[in-house]
Amino acid sequence: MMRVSTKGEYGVRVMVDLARHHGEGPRSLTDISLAEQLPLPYLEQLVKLLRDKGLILSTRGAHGGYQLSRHPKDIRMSEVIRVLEGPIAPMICAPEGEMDVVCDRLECCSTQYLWAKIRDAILHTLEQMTLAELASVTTPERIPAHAQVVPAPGATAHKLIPLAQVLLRSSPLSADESE
Amino acid sequence: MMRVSTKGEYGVRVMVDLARHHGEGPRSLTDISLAEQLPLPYLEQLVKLLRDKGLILSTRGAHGGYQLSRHPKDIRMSEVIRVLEGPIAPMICAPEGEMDVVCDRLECCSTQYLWAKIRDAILHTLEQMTLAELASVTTPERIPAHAQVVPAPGATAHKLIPLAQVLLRSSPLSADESE
DNA sequence: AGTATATCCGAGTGGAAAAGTCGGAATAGC
DNA sequence: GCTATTCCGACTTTTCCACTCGGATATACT
Repeated sequence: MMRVSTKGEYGVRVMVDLARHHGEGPRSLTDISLAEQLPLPYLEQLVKLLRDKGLILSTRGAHGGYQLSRHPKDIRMSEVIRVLEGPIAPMICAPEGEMDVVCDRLECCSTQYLWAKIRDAILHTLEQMTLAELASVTTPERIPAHAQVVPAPGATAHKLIPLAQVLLRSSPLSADESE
Repeated sequence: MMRVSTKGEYGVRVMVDLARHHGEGPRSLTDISLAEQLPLPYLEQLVKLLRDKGLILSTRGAHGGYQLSRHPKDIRMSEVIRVLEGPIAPMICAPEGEMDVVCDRLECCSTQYLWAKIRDAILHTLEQMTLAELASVTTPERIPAHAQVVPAPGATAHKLIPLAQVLLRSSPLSADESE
């Protein structure tokens, strides 16, 4: 549930990549797509979003590329996600910001309380975290040693991985998923 | 972003409805679909999920229907959402529960930290709230008076509303949505 | 017994959005 | 001029959501 789209995933990864290479001048999408194993033409789309909203700067021509417009410390993850995935609202009933003409059902308003809470929780989390913070995290406590799976070598090496795609439905994870 | 599907929305509304009529014996789907203005055949599907996981009990035959298997106070919203929308994981990289064989990319793990945080935030919110609590909320502080929009009368009266559908894209809400 | 009211179940469908592709134009360094 | 790059719009493909449909089964009431 509540899944973040690949736009969000890839976009964040691009931003983290840029944060790590901050101050080194423009970094090309080709480099990024190689480093992150993501399809370049698709990245072009995402990056446009980030640039249009002023999160990154572009340099055209040879040796061109992208770089963060601000220091990673000054970029909140809420901004990033909002640019990539649109306003943070788990449900139409609980939009970010103003509560406008949205909900014509009174009943809806009861459950609306729930969505609002969820939205606030997400928002708070994203508001707290900066890009710098995220970029600095190398081995978060969440990842136990045994999770360091060694993939079938070569399987992921020479081909661009449609990452989320592949993993999404095969997921043999929580026993919860008996669906 | 992070949108809850109609399964989640409708399902929660059904549960709230049932909570409000708790102790009155079985309540038929026809009644619920009328009260909540939701398509009955679709509800049948959702309700199956809730029943299979033991959240509600069914009584077949005439005067049959559904009722909560436990007191609303003893039903956490996390359970409800999990049943309806699957495990609470904003991203494959951050599944609920164990961190199993999931992520074959090391880079992914940096951003994974973010998804994990978000998941935890959502989870905490849902874990805290009980169905009873949600059902008791009538006019949450979130809803200002001017939000009490009077819809074009009759427009929503005689026809089952494809609610989310209609509202999802027309949303004239946050100025953020200049996309 | 028969009928009306329910749940139950699996399959099927239409449409929309997500995910990614493609071709080419503009720009800048060499 | 050649090459590396951003830039842009349109196009395709796939997937999944939201919902329908037809019928089977079960129970209450008359």
